[in-house]
Amino acid sequence: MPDSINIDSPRGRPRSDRAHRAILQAAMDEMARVGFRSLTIDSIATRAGVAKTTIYRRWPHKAAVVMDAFLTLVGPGTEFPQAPRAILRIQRQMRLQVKFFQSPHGTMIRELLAEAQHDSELAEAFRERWIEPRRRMTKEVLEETIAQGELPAGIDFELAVDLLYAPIYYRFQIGTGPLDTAFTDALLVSVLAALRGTSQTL
Amino acid sequence: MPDSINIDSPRGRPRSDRAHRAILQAAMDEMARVGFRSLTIDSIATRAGVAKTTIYRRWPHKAAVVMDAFLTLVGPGTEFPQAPRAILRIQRQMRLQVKFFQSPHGTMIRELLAEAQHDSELAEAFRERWIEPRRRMTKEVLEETIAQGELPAGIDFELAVDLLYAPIYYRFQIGTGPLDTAFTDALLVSVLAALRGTSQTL
Amino acid sequence: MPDSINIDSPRGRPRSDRAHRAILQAAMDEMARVGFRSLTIDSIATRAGVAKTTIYRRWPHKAAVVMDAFLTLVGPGTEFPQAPRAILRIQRQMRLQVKFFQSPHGTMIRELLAEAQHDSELAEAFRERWIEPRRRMTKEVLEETIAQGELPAGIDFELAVDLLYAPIYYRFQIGTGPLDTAFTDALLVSVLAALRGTSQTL
Amino acid sequence: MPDSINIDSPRGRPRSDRAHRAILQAAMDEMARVGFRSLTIDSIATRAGVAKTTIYRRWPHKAAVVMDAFLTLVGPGTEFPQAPRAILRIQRQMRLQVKFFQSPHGTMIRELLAEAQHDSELAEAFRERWIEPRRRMTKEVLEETIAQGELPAGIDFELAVDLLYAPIYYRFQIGTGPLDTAFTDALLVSVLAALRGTSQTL
DNA sequence: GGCTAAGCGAGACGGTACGTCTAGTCTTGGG
DNA sequence: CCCAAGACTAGACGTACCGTCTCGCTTAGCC
Repeated sequence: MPDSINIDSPRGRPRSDRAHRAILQAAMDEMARVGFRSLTIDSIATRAGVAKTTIYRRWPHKAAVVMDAFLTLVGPGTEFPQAPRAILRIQRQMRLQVKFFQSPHGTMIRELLAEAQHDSELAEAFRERWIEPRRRMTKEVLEETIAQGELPAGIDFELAVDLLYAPIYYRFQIGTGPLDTAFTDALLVSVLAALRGTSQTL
Repeated sequence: MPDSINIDSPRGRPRSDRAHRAILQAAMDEMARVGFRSLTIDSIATRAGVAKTTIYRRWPHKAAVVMDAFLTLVGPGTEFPQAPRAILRIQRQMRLQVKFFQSPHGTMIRELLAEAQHDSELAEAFRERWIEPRRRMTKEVLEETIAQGELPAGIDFELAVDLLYAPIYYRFQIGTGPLDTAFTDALLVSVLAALRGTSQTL
Repeated sequence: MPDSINIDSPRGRPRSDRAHRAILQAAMDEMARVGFRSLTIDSIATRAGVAKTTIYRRWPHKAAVVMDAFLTLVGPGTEFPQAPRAILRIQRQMRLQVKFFQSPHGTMIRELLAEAQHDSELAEAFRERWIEPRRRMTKEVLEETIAQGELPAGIDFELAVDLLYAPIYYRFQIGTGPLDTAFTDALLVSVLAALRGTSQTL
Repeated sequence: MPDSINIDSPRGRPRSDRAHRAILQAAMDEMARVGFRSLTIDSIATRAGVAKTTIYRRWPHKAAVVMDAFLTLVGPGTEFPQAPRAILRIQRQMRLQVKFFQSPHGTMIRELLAEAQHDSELAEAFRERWIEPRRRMTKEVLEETIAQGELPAGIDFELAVDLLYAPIYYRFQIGTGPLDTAFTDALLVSVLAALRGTSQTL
């Protein structure tokens, strides 16, 4: 007689891993094919060879499935490039980011970020699984930069990352100006100047 | 039979200005009451005491009405505050911006910006009627700042405005950190440092 | 300026008669094709070339549409046959009834009567539009029979009609014995005997 | 190796009698609580503390369970009442029948009979286990009546029983008139007259 | 005592129809 | 040509149940 019900072996038929993966893949495929707005749960279900109920058993609504699909299948795939100097790693990463935004995945990011504006759970997922990992990597490279003597110690990392990436998201979403290498390079130069500037009052 | 149709007096019953205004006001009210997502064209029509046809005769779809309502009724209302030094005007404007984002109007901005991600006409309207006027004002104050000798001539205005406002929109939308006076003040100090920094290569 | 809103000319687009008829016909066709149980509102809508909402605007649910379709399209069509003597008219009508029950329409009657057991509105519709008209005709012929001197005056018409038709419905639904001409003829003879019998106590 | 599999001791774990009874009881309870239409197999399973599989191992579908539950738990319980004269036994039984139809069990009968219209196996079960036992009893009492000299020998038993009970089912299901003691008494008198009437032609 | 077979509770699965909702269009009668 | 009203087509939504399947476990008879 066990002290308690074994938490590791839940009762009933276990959820199908095959179905789970098929759903995520189908969601991504449909996203690529017709875009977030025109995508339906039915089409995901059909493509995945799965019943709608199986989807609704795992995710509360369409946006959640698609967000999860994107974050699971695309999320892990952006490595920080290697380079001799840490600063160059940042430069290359910013360029990569721009390239990514202009690929089909960029459209998905745009739509998912938009969707997250209406749904705090989605927003949290996006932040925790997409934004934060990239911010952490950036901070590590910034520390590397400090270690290489190219930036002073004691900088505000959060602000630094905001300054580096916020303008990219801003142009990406609002389109006030071109989003290209010239822009990110100029941006990087400015931010380095900002970070090297001695603390001041207004 | 006239040579040409008189372009100044089109035939038929003229469009009702009363209806037009009622629709925009009703759109804003519904937006405030239930948010963009849960708002229906029917509810706007009912509240405005107007037929749906009358709405669709003027705007192509729901998002356009609401965007127009917001931009017409709220858009013009953000003046650049006055202050003895131009830099302080920027500081105060940044603080105001944050306050605005945290008001109910902030939620609308968030939702409309999200909506604009799917619709380029909406995006353009938002950019031209919300973003650009504010950017222009900012550039004017930056010129004032240069005139007052607090910034060097020859700065990249576009980049400068991006650096000042992009991080605010970024935190507003993604929520990676607090969006408060401390943040905007630190941001301003950094951006000034960036703009004063001598041009460099990496 | 009218005293009141004209009740005869309701505002808005009038309901389409064409759609109405198409729906009823489609309901009957589907009923014949797949039976009541397997019939779906979607299939009716598709066959009628109509949106589902148009159906639900007029009837609360599937059973109501189908009942209405049957009663409208089939209901009026059972005349009492002519014959030299009134009794023979009854005999022929009973035979016709049996024939009708064994036709495809019989299946529909069976299913609709079954459905009416769960829904009092359906039950009322069936009673008022199917059962009662036939009962009234039967009573008229019974009066004719009395006039012809083949039945005594003063019989209980309700009971008479029950005795004539209840056993037919009973065998039709429960199947305790054959439902044929021999049965209805024997039934008629018995009922006539019952009606001619002098009033008794037990 | 046995010549044949021992039919008396099947292999494997025997079916649980406890589960069987719990299912039937739960089916009846749910039937009483929410009616046939709103009843679900899941609710029966939950109430019986049994898995759905255990139900489907024994009955092919929902209707079969419920029908079996009713026929097992309620079926046997209608005895023919005793009385000094056989005719009075019939009279009392008819009155009892009416009372039963007006009890909660009446609703069940109505729903099961309706259900049986779509399913011949159900219909057969209903006929064999509910209708026929009562018809047999009635025929026995009719024979008793003949033995007591109150009815002539040679009557058509099938027709007699139809005449006695069909009108009750008819009013019960269709509701063309009141279903009360006055009705059943008048009905009985008429049927006796019919059975005593000399054989005639039209 | 181990083996085989079937039953058991639990709950996920594929499937299907439901009735609702909203978008955007169309059709009335009446300015 | 505009307007209010409201019906129209279209199609996704999320829910509800069905009857089946898949787990791990139990309970029996048989070798």
